[in-house]
Amino acid sequence: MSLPHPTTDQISLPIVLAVLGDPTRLAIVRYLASKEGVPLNCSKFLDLASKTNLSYHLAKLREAGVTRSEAVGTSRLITLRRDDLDKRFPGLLDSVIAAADGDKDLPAVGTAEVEVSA
Amino acid sequence: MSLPHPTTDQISLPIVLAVLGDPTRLAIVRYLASKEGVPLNCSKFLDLASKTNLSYHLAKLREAGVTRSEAVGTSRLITLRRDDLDKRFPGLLDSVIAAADGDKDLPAVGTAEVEVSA
DNA sequence: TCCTTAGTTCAAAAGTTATTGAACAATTGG
DNA sequence: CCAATTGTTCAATAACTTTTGAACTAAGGA
Repeated sequence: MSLPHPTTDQISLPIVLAVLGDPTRLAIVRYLASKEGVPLNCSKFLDLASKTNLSYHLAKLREAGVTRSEAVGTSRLITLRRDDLDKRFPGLLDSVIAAADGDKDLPAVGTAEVEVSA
Repeated sequence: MSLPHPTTDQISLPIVLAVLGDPTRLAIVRYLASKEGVPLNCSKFLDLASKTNLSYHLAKLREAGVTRSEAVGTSRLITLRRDDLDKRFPGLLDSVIAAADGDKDLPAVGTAEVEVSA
């Protein structure tokens, strides 16, 4: 690990809720949950927002304790802190993700045109 | 009913999360949940914020679909929309309230000095 | 070494939310 | 009717959050 993360018991409920109460961040969390175990780098989320703006949202998620960011080379590997969140707020993440999966109005990763490779 | 409320399927996940991501509103919801079935009026929450500010927060909760406000005489009877929320986002409210109950840093109704009646 | 890739930082601008006090409306009890 | 109670609305301000672009750092490959 490299960047500042709260410990499990420092994770605050209102902060987590406020951080999840943003469509872009909810889409990030939802995608991370759908790829659980696979660490993703920021570029995976570029169809949600600009690089600079993603940096901002990913920092918010990390500072709230929702995600973990590990610096590896020039990348950041991002994972959901599922175990910590489940320990601290049992059932919360599952119900949020289930609700997000059923929300047609939420932005989603992989919805834009992609893969027009040479 | 009297004031504008969203229908069950108009309730939006990011809006509900953002609305619950405020300590004052979380305290209101927590207290409503603890008194479920008993309609409360705004004055019950006066130790959380000023009258004007409560009016603002209670309107936010109502507009998000978290609470129902019914005008009765000069009062507003406020209730949690538990059935609607459970239908729309199963498990969410329960996990939020359980987490809020375990949060020592959250403001709470009935924590200030009271009941010095004549 | 130089270039590219990946992401951060900074400052500014834009937008949103929270808080306040004063004035208002509606109901109810005397 | 009058006064008190309950809560709303309005405008102002304060305080945050989001978004942006330009400049930057750090690692890795040619």
